[in-house]
Amino acid sequence: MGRGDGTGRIVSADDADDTGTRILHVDMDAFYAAVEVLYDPSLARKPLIVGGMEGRGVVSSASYEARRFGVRSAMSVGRALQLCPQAIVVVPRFERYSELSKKVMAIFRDITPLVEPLSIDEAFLDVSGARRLWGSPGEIARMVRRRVLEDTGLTCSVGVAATKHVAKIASTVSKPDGLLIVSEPETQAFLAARPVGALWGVGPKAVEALEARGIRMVSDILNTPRGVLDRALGPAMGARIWQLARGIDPRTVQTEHTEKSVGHEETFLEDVSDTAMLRSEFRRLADRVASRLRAGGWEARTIAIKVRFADFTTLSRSVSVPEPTNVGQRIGDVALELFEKIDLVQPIRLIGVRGERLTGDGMGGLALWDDDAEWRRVDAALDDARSRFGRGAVTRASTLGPRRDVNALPTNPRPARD
DNA sequence: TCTGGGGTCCTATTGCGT
DNA sequence: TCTGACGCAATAGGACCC
Repeated sequence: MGRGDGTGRIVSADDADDTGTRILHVDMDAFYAAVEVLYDPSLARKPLIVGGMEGRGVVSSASYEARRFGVRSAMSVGRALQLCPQAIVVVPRFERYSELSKKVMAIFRDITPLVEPLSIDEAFLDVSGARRLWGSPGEIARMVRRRVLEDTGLTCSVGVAATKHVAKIASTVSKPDGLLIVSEPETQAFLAARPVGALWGVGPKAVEALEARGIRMVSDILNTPRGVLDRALGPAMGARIWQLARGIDPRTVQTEHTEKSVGHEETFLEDVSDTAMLRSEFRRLADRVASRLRAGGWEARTIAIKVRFADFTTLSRSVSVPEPTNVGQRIGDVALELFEKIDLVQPIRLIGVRGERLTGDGMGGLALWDDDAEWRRVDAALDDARSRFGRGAVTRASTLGPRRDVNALPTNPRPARD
């Protein structure tokens, strides 16, 4: 959900060029707040905050009328009401949002089967195969906005671009109720003019690290050597933003998604020191995790707990169990064993339980055949064989067969000792 | 004014087996 | 026989997203 207040909004002209585009990013405007207005039209055009829990609640969504006062999602409701005392606060009703979300996603799938929901209120659409039926990406984007409004009464913002990343930024910039098309030729200039924090995955910490090196705009990234980015952000992030800043984003729209973990956590209205109560809450959370695992038809191999103390320091503990499980009693037992090992130096404000499907890459070290890692594994295995059977005993050419043979080699070979 | 709940991904550290 | 380097898996924590 967008966090801005709509100032500085940029939208495309009706005849905007959509050369080279194929990806739409559709993002509903102030989704939870807008759904609440559908259910109660008297809330329309008023500062509205959807936020949870007295005392410790945060803003999940705010109408643009509230955002004008500086209210933002993830802000505490108390702070939000200070900024905008006249705001109306309603508690989130997720069944409502989920129902509207299904409706909206159905509209998308009616237009193209290549839909990747990113969250309850946004999705990527690949419309490259839908042109003959519906027109150019720009025309399809206009149709999406029209149909969403007609069928649900909700407005959305759409970014159209050659890649997911640029489409995502474009929809953000066009909010609320906007459309922005960034043609392939315009992409570089569009990106260069944005602050680094506009890049997907660059949050406050990364912005800080980059600004400390004088890198404020995406255009600055273009003039920064890879090594500097790597040192500032780590090799994975460094490589990613180096690419994203250049408009390079080969990710395709993925219609399938498998969850890797399920968890539940809960913040207490007041900090808790009573261990009997904490233990029974762990049991309850473990049961909820287990029932969701069973509903999804899978089992957790790693059980993790989370404990947040009164001062917000947060610990996690996890363990992989020999037999994957989706039994509440078992998950609860493991969670409590982990909890026993934590020193309760302060009252606790939050606890959580999570079940993870797999650890590591989950493939037993099976990398892609053309992956460097696989070649290193093969070479190491050959060295190992040579060290045991003599240098002439094995040659690489004769041992390299189909993939299944490679995988039969030791996966944890002993390196050669020379 | 204190900071939700659902996730994913990345990195550093540590211990183990070879 | 001992040792160090290496790869790997498990673990802990943090950043980020909505």
